[in-house]
Amino acid sequence: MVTMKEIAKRTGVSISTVSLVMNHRDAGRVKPAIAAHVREVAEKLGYQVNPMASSLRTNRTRTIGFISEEVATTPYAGGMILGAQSAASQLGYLLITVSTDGGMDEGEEIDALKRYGADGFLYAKMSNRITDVPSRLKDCPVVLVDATGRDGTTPSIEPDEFRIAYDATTRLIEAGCERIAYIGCSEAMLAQKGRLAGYKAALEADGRKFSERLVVNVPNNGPALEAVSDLFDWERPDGFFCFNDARAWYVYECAARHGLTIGRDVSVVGVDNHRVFAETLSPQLTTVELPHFEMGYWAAMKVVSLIERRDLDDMEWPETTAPMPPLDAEIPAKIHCTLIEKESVREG
Amino acid sequence: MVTMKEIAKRTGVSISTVSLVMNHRDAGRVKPAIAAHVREVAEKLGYQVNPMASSLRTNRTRTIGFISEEVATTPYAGGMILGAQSAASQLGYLLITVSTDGGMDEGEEIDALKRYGADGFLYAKMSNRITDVPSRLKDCPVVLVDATGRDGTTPSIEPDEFRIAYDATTRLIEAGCERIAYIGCSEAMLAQKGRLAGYKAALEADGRKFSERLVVNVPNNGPALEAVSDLFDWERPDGFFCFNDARAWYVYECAARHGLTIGRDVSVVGVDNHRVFAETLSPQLTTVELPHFEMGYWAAMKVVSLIERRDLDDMEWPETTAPMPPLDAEIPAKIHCTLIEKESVREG
DNA sequence: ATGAAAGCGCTAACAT
DNA sequence: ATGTTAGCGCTTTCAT
Repeated sequence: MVTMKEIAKRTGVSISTVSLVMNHRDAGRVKPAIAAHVREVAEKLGYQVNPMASSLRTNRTRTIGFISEEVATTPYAGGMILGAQSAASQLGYLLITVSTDGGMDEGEEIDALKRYGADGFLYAKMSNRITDVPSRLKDCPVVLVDATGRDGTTPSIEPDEFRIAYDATTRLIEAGCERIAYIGCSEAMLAQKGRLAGYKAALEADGRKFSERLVVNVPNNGPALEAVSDLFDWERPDGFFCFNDARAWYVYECAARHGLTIGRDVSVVGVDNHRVFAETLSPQLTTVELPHFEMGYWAAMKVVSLIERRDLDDMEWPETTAPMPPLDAEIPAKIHCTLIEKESVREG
Repeated sequence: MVTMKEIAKRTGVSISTVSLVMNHRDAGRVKPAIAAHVREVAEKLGYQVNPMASSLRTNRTRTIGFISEEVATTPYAGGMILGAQSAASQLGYLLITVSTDGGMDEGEEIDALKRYGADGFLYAKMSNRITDVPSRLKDCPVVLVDATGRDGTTPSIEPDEFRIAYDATTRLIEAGCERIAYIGCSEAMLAQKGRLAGYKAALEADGRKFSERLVVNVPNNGPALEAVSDLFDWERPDGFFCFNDARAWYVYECAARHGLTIGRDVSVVGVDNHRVFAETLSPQLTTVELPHFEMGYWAAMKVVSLIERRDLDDMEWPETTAPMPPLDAEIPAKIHCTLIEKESVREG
């Protein structure tokens, strides 16, 4: 391992000078010629800082903890993690992900992260929910991802659920649908609340009246097919806004059973939570793709701004954000998803 | 932060003694009474080792790097990561996951991991493939997950693809299916090769003859629905073994269009890669669930055995492996998946 | 059985 | 503008 000592010896300067140069704190303090020489030798020798040694002194590790309890149980954590890791990597940080599902103890995992000296934390949910920040994280830099802090005290990033539904429903209206149904989620979530409201608002903005009978809220894992099938039989909707693509699947199955074709007889807009379905559900499905990558990315930038006490706007946002790798399949029509960035709120 | 110094002061012993005790190296070297006292005080003060400080001395970080290029693009990375993290956590290690998809540079990410001093690495694929170990990892402890090393030099864990297909096909035979189709994968993968062979072998073991016309290999993202639909029209199979559940979906869709009911008119066995589908596809789908959690778990144990030069069998395998969180939905019938553990092979 | 002391690689306050 | 020095918290040899 190449150390500063080594470089100091080779260049005939002191370790402090090398340290100054390697940390880009040499402007006006080290003669440019010397600095250049040091850099050159360091480069040649393939010098790499030893993060343990510097963090031992500075109490800073350039490490961010990413905590989520749903890494294994949902397929969309990957995008968030990748986004957060991209940003972290750009900024010279390392993202350390811990999932606390499947019997892992959240507190213990957070402790491990703290022991390893994480400078800040990302606390992620996989669907927008009112969320308490774990008490152990109380006095650390924390940013919530796809979640809303209960007391508005913690910065967060989350999809604009209302607009998702408003835009999706409007799209169905514009497509000429007469009877637009909402296949929602029976579990209590912020997302469900906002989306139902957006669905309603879009209908009303078009002068239609909202009907309970066109709304079916089904549980995440349950006998939903039947409920959707009943909706087909009794209400004969010609447009569907679906809470997620798992629910869009029910519409597909029922349509097939009723001899109806998606894109001709009925139109479907779904929120693409699972992504996987985009590979299989035929291209007629219009989706609102939740920008998990972007949420992760923003959150990581934000937490670094907190850690380094810099203004988010002053930070060097790389010009090219690594995009989510595109699917090979033809991508169905998409509706843009707006994000809500809560930078730092003082009170609820 | 509570340090050993602090504990030494409080207990009136030297730092070295505290170190000995805290590292459980006190047997026969420190008077039991003193050791107990030290432990007690440490406990009371909430002492936590400072991993930076110890790794600065020892060059060991108790950290494992998990590298995969498909964390964001596939939904099954989560299980592996959770498994690996569980084992790591049990053994007092921290798992650091880096995904190298979406524009991340694998080499750079590995360098970051090495800079942070990872003691060993897990290199994971999301579908069993012949894999080269990145050159930067050549002289580190590495274990492959759901992958096979090209030169048989690297330990690995992978599903027994042949048996998966053999067992699945046998199940369909036992269910009374007369014409069993295989909906495979047109991309070149070890998994595909093994599964096709297993399908064939099971048919032949039952005295049937294999027919090319009952095999449809479709690409991962492509116009597969048509090919499966043609199969329905021309061959009228009554049993389907599907490479993964995305492919099982095509069978569902075609069955619905043909007015056939799964579980009555046709039987389906799929390999549950995406898991998500288990929530939606009705319970008639029999699945072979790939034990991603277990693969991650074993791989982490193995890499620690390599790091610590201990025998895998001597290691303290915790009695209760944290299981994959069960789905709420009724779980469809399952076929057990056998894993192949390659401990350390000398030559190909 | 216990302690003193050196040093891992680096940073930062203080000298020069 | 550059060097000297004192640690950060821990492990480990070597004395005692």
